[in-house]
Amino acid sequence: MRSYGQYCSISRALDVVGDRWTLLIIRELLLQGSCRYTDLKNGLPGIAANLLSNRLRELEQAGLIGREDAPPPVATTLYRLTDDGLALEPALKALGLWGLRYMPIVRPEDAFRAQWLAYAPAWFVTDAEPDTPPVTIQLISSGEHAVLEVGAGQVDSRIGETADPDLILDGPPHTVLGLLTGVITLEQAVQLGLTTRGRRDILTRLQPTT
Amino acid sequence: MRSYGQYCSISRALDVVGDRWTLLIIRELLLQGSCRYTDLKNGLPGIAANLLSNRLRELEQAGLIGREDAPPPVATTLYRLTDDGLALEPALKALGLWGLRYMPIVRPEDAFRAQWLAYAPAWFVTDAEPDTPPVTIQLISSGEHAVLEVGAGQVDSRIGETADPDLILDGPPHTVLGLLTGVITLEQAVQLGLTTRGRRDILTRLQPTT
DNA sequence: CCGTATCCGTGGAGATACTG
DNA sequence: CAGTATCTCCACGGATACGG
Repeated sequence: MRSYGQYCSISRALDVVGDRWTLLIIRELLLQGSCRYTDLKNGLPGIAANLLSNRLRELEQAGLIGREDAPPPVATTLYRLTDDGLALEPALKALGLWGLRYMPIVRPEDAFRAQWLAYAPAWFVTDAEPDTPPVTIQLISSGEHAVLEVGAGQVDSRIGETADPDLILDGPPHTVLGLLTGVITLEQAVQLGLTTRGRRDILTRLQPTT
Repeated sequence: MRSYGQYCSISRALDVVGDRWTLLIIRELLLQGSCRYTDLKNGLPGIAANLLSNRLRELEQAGLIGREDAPPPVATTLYRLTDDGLALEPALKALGLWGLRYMPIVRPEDAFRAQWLAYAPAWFVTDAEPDTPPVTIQLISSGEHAVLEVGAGQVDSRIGETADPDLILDGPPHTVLGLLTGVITLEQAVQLGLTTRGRRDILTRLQPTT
C-alpha cells in the first residue's frame, strides 16, 4: 500500500493494515488460529486467490504472520499470527463493537460462517451472574453451529455442536446475533424467525458490552 | 466502497470506514472538532481535493458526519462528527496504540502536525502520581507546538504554547513522542536530538499505556 | 479564498483460467 | 490443494480549471 506519509501512529498502523482485506485476514487468523490457505480462503468469501496470496506475502514481510510446515500427515503450509499480529485483537474488537450498529441491517446475500457466529458473543457479551452455575447454549444459524459456555463472569465460544445444551437458539443470523448482542429483544427475535428450545430464562445472564 | 458481503460486524464496519483516507478524516474531526474543508485538507497532507470531497459526501450519507453553516463572520461550511462518528474513537485509539510500535522508524519526509503531537500523550499516557500538584509541559517539534497538562491522574493536551511551563521538550518528532509514549528513554531521546529545559524529574509521572 | 468538478496516468482489485 | 498468470476495469492521486 502507498504510505500516507504522516508521522502519526494511526496512519502508521494503516500503512501496514489499511489495505483492503488485510484486517479481515487478521480476523480469520485470530478466530481460527493456525490454519491453511484453504481455510483462510473459506473464511474470506469473496476474496480473489491472487489477492490472498499477495496479502499473505505482505503480512509475512511486515512481520504480522508467519508460515510453518504442518506435521507429516497433512504436509501443507500453516499460517499463524506473530505477537505483533495478535496485538491487533483490541483494535479488531473495538472496530467490531462499533460495527454492531449495522448488524440489524439485513442483506440476504451476505455470506455467513460459524466462526463469526461464535466470536461476537465471546467478544461483546459478559456473564452478569458469575456466581450462578455455568450454562451451555447451542447456536444454529444458516446451517452454521456454535456453542456458548456462559459462566464465571465469562462467555466462551467454539464452533460446532454440543449434547444437552441448556438452551438452543435457531434462526436467521440477525436474530441470533441481534438477541445475544442486545440490539433486539427476545420477543422481536422470535417475531423475526428465531426458535428457542430449553431454558429461555438464562438469557438474562447475557450482558452486552456497551 | 464495494461491500465485503459478509455478515460480520468487523466487515460491516469496514464497509463503512474501510476506504482509504476515511479513518484519517475521522481522526482529524476527532482531534480538531468542528472544522472547515481547508482545516481538514491541512490536517490530511497528501490527500487529493476531489477525494476529500467524495469522502465527506459519503461520510455524510453514512451518517458519520454532518455539515452546518458557520456563524456570520466566516460564512463557510463546518464539518463535525455525529454521535455515530464520535463512537469510532475507541477503535482509533486501539489502532493508534498498536501503531506506536512503528513510531521509532524515522521517515524524514513524513508530514507532521501539532494535533498529532498533542493527541498521542493524551490518549496513550496516564499520570502515575494523581495526588501530586499538576504540572505543565511544553512540547515543540518540527515547528509545531502543543501543551500537556499532567495532573489528577489524567494527561490533557492542546495545541499551542503556554507561558512558564514546568518543562520544555524540544526535538525531532520521534524523540518527543518516543519519550512520552515510553518507547525510548530520556537518555536515548537526548542522544537523538532532544533538548529539555526545566524539571526533568516530572517525566517519571508519565506512565505509558501498555 | 473556499470548495467542487474534470481530465488523465497509474496501480490495485476482481474475475477467470491455468499449473505443480 | 495451493497457489500463479493474465486480463479488464475502477479507484486513487495529481494537476488544473471552474463556480460561489
